[in-house]
Amino acid sequence: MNNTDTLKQILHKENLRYTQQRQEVWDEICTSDKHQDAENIYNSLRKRQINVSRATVYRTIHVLVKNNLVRRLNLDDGRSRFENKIGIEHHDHIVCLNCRKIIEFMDETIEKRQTRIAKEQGFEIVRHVHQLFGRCLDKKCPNK
Amino acid sequence: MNNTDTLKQILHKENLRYTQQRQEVWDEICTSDKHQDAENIYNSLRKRQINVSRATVYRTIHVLVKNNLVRRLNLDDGRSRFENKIGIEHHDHIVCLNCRKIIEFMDETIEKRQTRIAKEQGFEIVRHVHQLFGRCLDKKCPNK
DNA sequence: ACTTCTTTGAGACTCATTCTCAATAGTAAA
DNA sequence: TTTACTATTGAGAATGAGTCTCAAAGAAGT
Repeated sequence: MNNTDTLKQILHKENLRYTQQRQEVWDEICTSDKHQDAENIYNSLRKRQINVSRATVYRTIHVLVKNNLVRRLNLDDGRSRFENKIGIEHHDHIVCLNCRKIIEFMDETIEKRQTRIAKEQGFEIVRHVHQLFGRCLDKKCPNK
Repeated sequence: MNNTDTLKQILHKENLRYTQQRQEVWDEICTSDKHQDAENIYNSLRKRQINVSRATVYRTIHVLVKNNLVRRLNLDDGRSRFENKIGIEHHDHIVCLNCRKIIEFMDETIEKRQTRIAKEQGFEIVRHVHQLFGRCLDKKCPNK
C-alpha cells in the first residue's frame, strides 16, 4: 500500500477528511531524514512552497501517531521528534551527547526480558522507551 | 555522610555557597515521596513556611542533578520529576498509563546487554532511559 | 452548484522552565 | 566584626514547544 492509500485508510477510519495538507505532512515524514521535529517538518514544507500552518502540522502528527503511522521520540532535548513506522522494524535509540548522532538498535533478549519483568509486576506493556545516551567515537564528533 | 555534609561537599567542589535555600530543596527531595516535580517541591516548601522562589528551586535542582545527587526523570508528561540518588540502587521505571503508578525495576542482564550493544556501535554510555509504559492490574486503577 | 460539516491559518494562549536585575547575604581578609 | 567583594535570591518578565480559537476556505454527499 502506498503513502496515499495508507493515509486515506486511517483518515477514513477516524472519520476525517483527506486533505492536501495532511498528505504533505505525512509525505514529509516518510521521505525526509528520520527524527525530525515539528518545526523542521514545517520548515521543509514551507521551503518547498507548500502552504501549511504549524497548527496543521501538529494536528496531523497527532493523528498519525495515534494510528501508528508515526512514532514520537522524546530525546530529552525539549521537543518531540518523529519517525515513520510503516514498514520499519521496531528499534530503540543510542544518542551521542556531543554530536547528537542517532543510532538505532534492537535486541530480542532485552525486548523479551522487559515484557516478562512488566508482567511479573502486574503490567501489560503498551509502549516502552529505551535510549542510551553517551559519547561516540566519530572523528567528526567534537568529543575531544 | 549526612544530607548537609553531602550538599556542602558538592557546593564546595562547584565553588558555590552553602545557603539555607539550597539545603531546604535538597532536604525536600531526600525526604519527600519520590518522583516529585519542581512545582511539588516548591509547594511543599512553601507549605512549611520556607521561603524559596521557583527560580531557586530550579537552579538548585540543576546543581544537584549535575553532581549526581538527584536524577531527573522524564515520564513524557511535560514536566521533569526528581528522585534522590544518594544511597539508592540504580533502577528504571514502569509507569501505569491509567493511574500513573510508578514501579521500579532493575535487571542485570539488560544492563549488561545495553552496555555491550553501545560499545559495539562505538559508544560509551553516560546514562540511559528505560521506561515501560502500560496498564497495571490494581483494583484501584481506573483501568476497566 | 448547494448544503453541511470539517479543516485550515494566524495569532493568541498555556505552561514548564529560564532569564533579568536590583536587593540581599555568604565569606575571606583586614 | 567590619569591610569589601561576589554570589545568590526573588519577583516577575521572557522563552519556546505545543495547543486553542474562530472566521474563512474546502471536502463530500445530494
